[in-house]
Amino acid sequence: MPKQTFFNLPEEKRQTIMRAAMEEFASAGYDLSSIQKIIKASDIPRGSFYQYFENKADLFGEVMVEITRRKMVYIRPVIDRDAEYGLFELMKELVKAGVEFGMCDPIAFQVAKGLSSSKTLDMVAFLNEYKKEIYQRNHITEESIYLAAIQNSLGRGEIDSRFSVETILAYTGKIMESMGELYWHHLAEYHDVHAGDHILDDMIHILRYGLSSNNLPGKEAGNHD
Amino acid sequence: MPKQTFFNLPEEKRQTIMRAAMEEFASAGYDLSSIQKIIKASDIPRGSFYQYFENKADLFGEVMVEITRRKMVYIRPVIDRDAEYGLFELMKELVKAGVEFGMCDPIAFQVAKGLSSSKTLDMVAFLNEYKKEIYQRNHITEESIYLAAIQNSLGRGEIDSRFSVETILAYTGKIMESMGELYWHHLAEYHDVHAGDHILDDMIHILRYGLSSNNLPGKEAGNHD
DNA sequence: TTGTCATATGACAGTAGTGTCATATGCAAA
DNA sequence: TTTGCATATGACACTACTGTCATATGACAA
Repeated sequence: MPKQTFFNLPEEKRQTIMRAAMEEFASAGYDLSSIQKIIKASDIPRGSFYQYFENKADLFGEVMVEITRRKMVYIRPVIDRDAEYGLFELMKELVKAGVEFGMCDPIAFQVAKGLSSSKTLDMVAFLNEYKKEIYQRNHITEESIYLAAIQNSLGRGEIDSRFSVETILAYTGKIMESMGELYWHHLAEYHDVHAGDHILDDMIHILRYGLSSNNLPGKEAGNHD
Repeated sequence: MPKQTFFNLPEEKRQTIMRAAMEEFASAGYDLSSIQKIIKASDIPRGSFYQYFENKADLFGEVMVEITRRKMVYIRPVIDRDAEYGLFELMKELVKAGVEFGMCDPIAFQVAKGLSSSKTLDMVAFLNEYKKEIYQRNHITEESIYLAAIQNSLGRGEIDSRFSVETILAYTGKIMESMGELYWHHLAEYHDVHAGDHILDDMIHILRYGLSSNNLPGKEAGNHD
């Protein structure tokens, strides 16, 4: 956590520092970023930096808190309606929300994206600690987002009962990642906002039919409501 | 490419340097690794290092060549039989081969794993160049590995014709990655060589039925050979 | 023996960064 | 006006690194 001094700063100065920090983290990644660059870009003296922050990790933590705050603007509405969604719709909406975030706030998005790189021990430890805190602060857990939807879909018979909740939970995150990356890759390649839509549709299609293999029309009679 | 001097070195000395380099890259990752550490660990004077290599990237390139050589020992037999496999068997076998490699040669594996992190521009550029070269050297391309199997499976009607080869190709890599990571994660967690097997089975199951949705018994008659 | 060439060596200059500290500033209270 | 406190400042000492270069070594060829 930054020191109180930082929070006492006038809004504008705080913003300047945060912006400079985000740009540095976005372009260089955590490992290669330097405090030196950040203080030059935000034009604060070296001594002041240490008046505000313990060190680079401390600043980075605050940046991540800000980024999460921003991302939540896009994600929150989807999560709040998770009971209404089946798993597949939920996943689709979450990926879409993520992409929306990435397009509206590319610098913040870039920093978050860089996180999945950088597998230093320090960084892994930080991420674990950070995730716990973030989810707590937002009154959710990574699991809780999907849990309701999975049980929902299982209950409705959309998902074959051969799969355990645990198993599905394990895939969900990884597949979300893949979908996001593919979508993003398509976007970058074709410069078309909806270029990646069919990716989502196809992946969700595969998932839906793959997970429901038992319940397809014809395999079991009278299962279509 | 390292300088000729390096290749003129006695086998043993070359090995020592490569081992030290791999260990450094494995533990620190490319960005945070240092030449200094490597020359201390392999006990060669600083000047000699630059007699052998242009710089860190040069050494890293050679390390990657070595790692690929080692990994190929596990992958090659599978690739050579790709015409026999359907896409799903091929993927399964490739993931298994990858895991086998990771268990037999953890340091090399760790370096390769770290690669998918480190998204510096330099690193991305290097990877593209490197991949091209490696695949050339081994007379394959990333696509060619899966292409035959995909066409195979499409031809046999195992995959719904609604999906283009292009689309399937795009997923394949990402899904392979996810499977590998999940398998590996399970292995680490349960210390059981076959703990991840059901992950593979489940994911392949989902993929198989998801991709073949049109062709399931009952949807179209007389399609089972 | 002497010359030549490849290679070995480590001191060195230079760069980029970190965290600290003595001192300065400015405001508000006594 | 004086004192005290929070904050500001940048010089400084330190560390970790990189790439180069003048010089040393050793083997082989003339």
